[in-house]
Amino acid sequence: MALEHAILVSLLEKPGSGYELARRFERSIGYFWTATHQQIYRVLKRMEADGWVDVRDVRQQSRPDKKEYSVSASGLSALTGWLHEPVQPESVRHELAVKVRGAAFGDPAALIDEVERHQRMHRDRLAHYLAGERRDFGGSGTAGEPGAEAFGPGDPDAGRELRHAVLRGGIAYERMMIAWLDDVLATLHRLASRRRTGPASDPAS
Amino acid sequence: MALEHAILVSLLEKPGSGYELARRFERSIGYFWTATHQQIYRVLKRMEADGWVDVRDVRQQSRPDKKEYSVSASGLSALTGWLHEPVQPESVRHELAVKVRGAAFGDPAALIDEVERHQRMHRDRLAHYLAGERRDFGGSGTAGEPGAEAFGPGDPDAGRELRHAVLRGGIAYERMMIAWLDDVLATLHRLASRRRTGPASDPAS
DNA sequence: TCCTGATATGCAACTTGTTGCATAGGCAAG
DNA sequence: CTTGCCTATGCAACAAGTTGCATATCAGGA
Repeated sequence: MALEHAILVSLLEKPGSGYELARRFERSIGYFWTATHQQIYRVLKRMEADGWVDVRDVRQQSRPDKKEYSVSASGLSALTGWLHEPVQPESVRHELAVKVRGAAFGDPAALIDEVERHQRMHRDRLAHYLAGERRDFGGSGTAGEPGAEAFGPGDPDAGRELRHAVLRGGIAYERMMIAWLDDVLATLHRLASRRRTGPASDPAS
Repeated sequence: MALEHAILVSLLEKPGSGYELARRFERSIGYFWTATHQQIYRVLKRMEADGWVDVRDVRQQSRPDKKEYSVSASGLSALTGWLHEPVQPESVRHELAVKVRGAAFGDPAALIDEVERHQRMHRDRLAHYLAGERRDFGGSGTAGEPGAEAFGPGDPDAGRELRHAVLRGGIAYERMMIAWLDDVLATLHRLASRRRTGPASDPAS
């Protein structure tokens, strides 16, 4: 399992409660690893039982109390150990690709709206990434950046640079998807117009 | 669930047994949707109970008998219905990205081998895709292509073009990953050398 | 004859992930 | 003062996916 490790990374970057973790999983971390709050609370319990994290009750005014989790020494060694283990060929799940192939047995034109919807989503996410990049890594020098306060061992800039590298990956991924969905849309439009004019005629090619 | 629908698409492209499906999920379909044979057998049972597929016992010589599954009318309508439903924002699971971020809390150099191993895998897969593209879609005209025999409704070329569009997506994805992993490797090497010379000195920038 | 390997199907136990619901404190608007 | 919203935590039931094992046919080689 890697949810434990994703939580360890997030808590090392900054300690927080299950609720805060759940919100991070809707934003930064969630762009390459998703989890619901139920999952997070359950896994945090297990991690606490395993001694990977320490808990601290925090009284708050104007909002309910919370439990703040932070990574213990044994949690850190679990993470560094995991870094040395090979990851298996990560299982892919591209539902839209299944649909595109399935469109051959239905109406290809019916998929156009859906593909456009996905493309809009990827455009939005790309814009969000680029804004984050400008904010956190833009310009020159080491400007203030959230989530970089609580670094433990190693180069304090390493976290910053590695987060930037991951973000560049997200940006590259969104750009690739937007371009591919353009390609898919062109194919669907071509098939739709060919269907209207009759399956035998294909004046373009 | 989408495994049912991935199986429907595969069986519509060509009827086959659970075992044959399992092998397809290690190859073509498996590149955007993974499943083990246990999962496939279990889901085929359910699909049979739901009347989505028809079964036929096939006697074979020089190998054990098999059950050949094919999509029923109700299975086809289930697929076309699914095509109209919106897919939700597909959950992402990029374990390597978690590791890259986690490398800030361990030794960044330790990840280099792992990243190179992944990059080799992506290079191999890209080569495999490109070979498949040349074989099935290369040159001009409509050359013979496996898996395109049993098309039902619609343009018989639609399946071919849509499979090509999905394959182009796979190619774009692998190229993007290879380039990004180059980027990650450069970052890791930079951090590793900075670490050797001391965290304070950074002669390059 | 026994062993290996490919084909072929499947069960059982377990881990993960999802969905729906429940609870509770405090704030602000109506 | 009730209703809705955000914070905060959690259970229970279910669905999906993984791991390990079991079985059987048939071919070819040791």
